Amino acid sequence: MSRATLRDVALLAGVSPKTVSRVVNREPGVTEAKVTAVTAAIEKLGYRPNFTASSLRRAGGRTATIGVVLENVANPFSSSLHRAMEDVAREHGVSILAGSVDEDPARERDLINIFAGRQVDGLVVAPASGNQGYLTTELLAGTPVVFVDRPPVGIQADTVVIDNRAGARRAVEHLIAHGHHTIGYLGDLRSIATARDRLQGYRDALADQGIRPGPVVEDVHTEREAEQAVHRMLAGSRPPTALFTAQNLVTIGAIRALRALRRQHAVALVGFDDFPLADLLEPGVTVVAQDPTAMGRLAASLVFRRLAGESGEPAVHEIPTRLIPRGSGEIQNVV
Amino acid sequence: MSRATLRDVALLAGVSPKTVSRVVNREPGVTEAKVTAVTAAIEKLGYRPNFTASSLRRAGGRTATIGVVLENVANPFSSSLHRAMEDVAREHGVSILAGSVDEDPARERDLINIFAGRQVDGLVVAPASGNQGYLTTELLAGTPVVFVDRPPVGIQADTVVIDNRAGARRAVEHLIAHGHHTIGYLGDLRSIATARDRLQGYRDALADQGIRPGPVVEDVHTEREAEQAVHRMLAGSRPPTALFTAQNLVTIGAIRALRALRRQHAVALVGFDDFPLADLLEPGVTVVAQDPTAMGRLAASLVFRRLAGESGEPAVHEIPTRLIPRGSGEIQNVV
DNA sequence: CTGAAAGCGCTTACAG
DNA sequence: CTGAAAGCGCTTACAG
Repeated sequence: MSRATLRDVALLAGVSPKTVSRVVNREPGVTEAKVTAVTAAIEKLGYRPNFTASSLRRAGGRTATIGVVLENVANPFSSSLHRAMEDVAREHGVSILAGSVDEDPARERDLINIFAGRQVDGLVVAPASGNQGYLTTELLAGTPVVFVDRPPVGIQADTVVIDNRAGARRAVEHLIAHGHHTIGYLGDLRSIATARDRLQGYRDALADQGIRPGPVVEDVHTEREAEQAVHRMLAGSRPPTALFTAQNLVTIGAIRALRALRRQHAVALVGFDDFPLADLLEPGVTVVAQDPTAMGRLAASLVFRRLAGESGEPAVHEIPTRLIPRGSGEIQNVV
Repeated sequence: MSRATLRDVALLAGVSPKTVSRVVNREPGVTEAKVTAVTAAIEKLGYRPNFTASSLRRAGGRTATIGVVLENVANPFSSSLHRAMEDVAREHGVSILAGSVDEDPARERDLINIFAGRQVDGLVVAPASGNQGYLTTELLAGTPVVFVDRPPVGIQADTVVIDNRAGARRAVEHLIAHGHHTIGYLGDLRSIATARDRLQGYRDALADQGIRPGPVVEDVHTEREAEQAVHRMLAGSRPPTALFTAQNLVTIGAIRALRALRRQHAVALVGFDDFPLADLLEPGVTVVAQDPTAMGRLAASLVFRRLAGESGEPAVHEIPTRLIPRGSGEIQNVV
């Protein structure tokens, strides 16, 4: 009923536990007769080695598991990161423990404690807001920690981010180039570093051209809030002719609002973050795209490089963004 | 440098390992003075209990981890399942090891072996095609296994599926009700059980009304293939006035083809599986929607019920589908 | 080529 | 209230 152990196999095969261990780990130098006997016993008992127990004793004590802390495993950005890391991990024979933080710093800390308690060999963390200084313990204990999507606060570690400020600037320059002078900004929670950077990029682009900032709404976190914010913005005293929506869900909410007002072909829009089917909407949605696959692969690779013994100062890696024109961002301002 | 152990804490606090264990596990009956000393030592050394080691010895030997084998953690359906299971698991203090199979039976088996080797307390598997009989070992060893999305082959176990045949039938009846008599079918690999069921539902609906089946194309697995198949179908000798696309990516590929031909407002379409932004396309895409959140929650719950000792025969649970009219499925056939 | 002893970090089952 | 001994399932470090 209960699971067979290495000892059970040894007893049945009439050999010592150590010999079973040799067969299981394909160590050379075991008589063919014993290999056969052990193999038969393993088969008969349905024996599966307890990897957890072996890693407890094995030199190095690696568990061949890394912990991945994401915003939400179900959102397209997080899940693309996740998949990219899985592919890299798999090349190294490593499994992934994943969890969702939902922007909750306490949850982030809980997850990391849980993963650390399970002796993960490394961690990749897309941090919520707040401070990640508590991870110093891990780093000192030699567990590689890599941050992805957002830089950590209160700790120095390898980090993979995009250049949010430059990407946002690029988006707004694109709108300016199409004749817009009143460009509205809608962005995520100001507690999020990337949201602050994107707002800064928006301001940079306008300041550069001596253009006065348009209406700015921060702390927009859901589709619904974005929709309402756009309704208010367009009904306001200085309605923008173009919008820069600094996050995925915000972009979609804004599109819903423009649709409801039948202004989707009149008000230009560039969104930050690509999303599925953006090209199938009418107009197609112009975005500044991140490359979550590249980010995930690099983040996981950095963990493995550190595990392979690479030393040196932690570095911040910036993955470039790409502006993808699809229609909505190329709507000209008619004066 | 290296991680402190329970023994290190005991030494520093001047107590026995057992006492440290008591404090860590909040067992009652330890002098306050010793609790203080141990707590201080834990703090000083940055000690974190090795949960893996404790589960090795602990009665029951549970690892508070379940393994989740999905088609692809990055696809919206899989990742919604994943998130729903995470939420249930979290209520039980359990973490999730997740992996992607990509329709590869060998990969499925590998993943399950890896998870079993890590002593997961239970498994949720969205099986690839092929046979899952090899899981009998797990079941016999007392590890709960629950299948989700697709029924297993070669083994009896708790299963959570939708009624694919009824859902497909519903979709096609909807098209018939809008006057269509030539309804094309495009479906996924015939090696996939759900794809076969959906084709059967399509046939049921037509047979019921004495309508001759329209053009049928199976083994369409990618967006690109779907796009090409629709082009061929509409250029064929018996062009359909409506399409039933039996899977997510197939639906999207079909929409691309209709767009390219400017027939999206002329040819009716109902898709199986909902997808993000389906309501924002023009026309909105009518779908038969599954409820991955309900499926994931139920699947995870079944694992925990078994872990809690629930016995009884394994059961197949069918989650109902829902037809969501959004425009594309309500295009009337003009005769 | 093979195995007996010790130990990974922790908990169980006792004894005091 | 506290701790010494044994053991979870495996591997290391030896010895033969």
